[in-house]
Amino acid sequence: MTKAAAVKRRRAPRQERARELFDAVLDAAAKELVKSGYVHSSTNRIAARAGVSIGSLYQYFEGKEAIVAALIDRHTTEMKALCHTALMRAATLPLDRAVRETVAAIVAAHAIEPKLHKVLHEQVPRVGKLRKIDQMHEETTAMVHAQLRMRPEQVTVQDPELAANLVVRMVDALVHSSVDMISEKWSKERVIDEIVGIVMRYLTGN
Amino acid sequence: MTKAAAVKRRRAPRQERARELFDAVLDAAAKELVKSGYVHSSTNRIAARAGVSIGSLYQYFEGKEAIVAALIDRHTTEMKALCHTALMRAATLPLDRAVRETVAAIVAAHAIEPKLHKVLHEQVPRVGKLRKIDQMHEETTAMVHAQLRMRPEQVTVQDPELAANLVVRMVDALVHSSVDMISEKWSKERVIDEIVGIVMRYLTGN
DNA sequence: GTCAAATATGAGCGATCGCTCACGTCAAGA
DNA sequence: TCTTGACGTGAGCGATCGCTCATATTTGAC
Repeated sequence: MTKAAAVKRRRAPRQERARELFDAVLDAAAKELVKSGYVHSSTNRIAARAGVSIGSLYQYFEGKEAIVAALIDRHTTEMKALCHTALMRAATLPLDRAVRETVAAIVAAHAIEPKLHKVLHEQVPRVGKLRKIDQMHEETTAMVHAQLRMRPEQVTVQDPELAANLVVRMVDALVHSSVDMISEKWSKERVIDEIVGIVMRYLTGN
Repeated sequence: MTKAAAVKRRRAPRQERARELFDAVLDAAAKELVKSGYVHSSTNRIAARAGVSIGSLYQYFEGKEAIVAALIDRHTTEMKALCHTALMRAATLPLDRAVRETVAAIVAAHAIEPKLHKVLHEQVPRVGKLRKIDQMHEETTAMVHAQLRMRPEQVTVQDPELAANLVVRMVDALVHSSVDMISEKWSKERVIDEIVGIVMRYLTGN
């Protein structure tokens, strides 16, 4: 079933129709992944759903993993843009408002395509996109780190770099959790309030 | 490849040799999962690695998903025991020490079989073990909630139930992150210190 | 020792997989 | 208009999958 290694060079889309086909495959893969998960998706079905031949699919992708990797690239780029825009804007705000707006923006970003986000998130290790995600994490951490150092009178943590790491990972996790928690017992605003509270109390010390 | 639904009743191991076979399959599946991941594992290879016939495997398991589900059950039970023991012990300690000992215990528990833990963690949604994990999360949250209510003079959060939820999810996420962070730039003790600091500042307010 | 139930085996079936390749179609420069 | 290369097609190959079933072996109650 599985080839030892995908070696053959794939074509890069040059004409418009080729780019459309490329995107159609990605869109179909996204739907297929959300519907059936990674394991039960297949290149044959993805091609069928995209309305293209299986041969065409293989002209642009090396296989299922490559498709998912490309999908993660696209999705990650979009999420990164949203989060970093929020972070940039936050730089000019008072600390408490900065944290709140950023958290709210991240929550909003995760509410766009939550199911796709979840499936892709699970597949990151398998398709060799750990570096890409780690890199984005590092960029985000660096931005947070810079902002922390820019507000020494309020941010009293001992090690801003460690704090930046922990805050980024913590907010990421809590936002993912919030998808479950919201609409269950607590409102979106209430949960965001609390996350902001956690971060603020940590950053501004006792 | 995939049957519509696994219907046939499976045998439950009654004799000792059957229980040994059952465990051998689980152990082999754990190794196979760590080595190849879920997708590239197969029942045939798991049976071969376990040194049992494929037919025997199918007498006790409905298929790959059922094996992984059983493995998650076993692993979850072990982790739960470790964490809950730590939580019980913590009840008699001062708050700061209680938090520290608990976090340290959870970090230690995650250091036992980190790769297996990671793979299983990723497969929880697919094999229908969400309820089991959620249930464990709820139990843990309930225990934390109880302990928070038991220390009203120190724990100043508005909503102890919401706080318990967030703390449990947050600590879980940070411990998982700590696997990457430790041995990179910060020591285990340093990271634990910081996690404890986050939790303490949140719980005891400004 | 006898025998029924429990346990163990593995060849192999049918399904599906990933993927190729020989071949047709389209677009654009000459 | 002709030519060339990019683009698109889908039947089908070889591999592997999940899983069954006819058969053999072991166990334990009697």
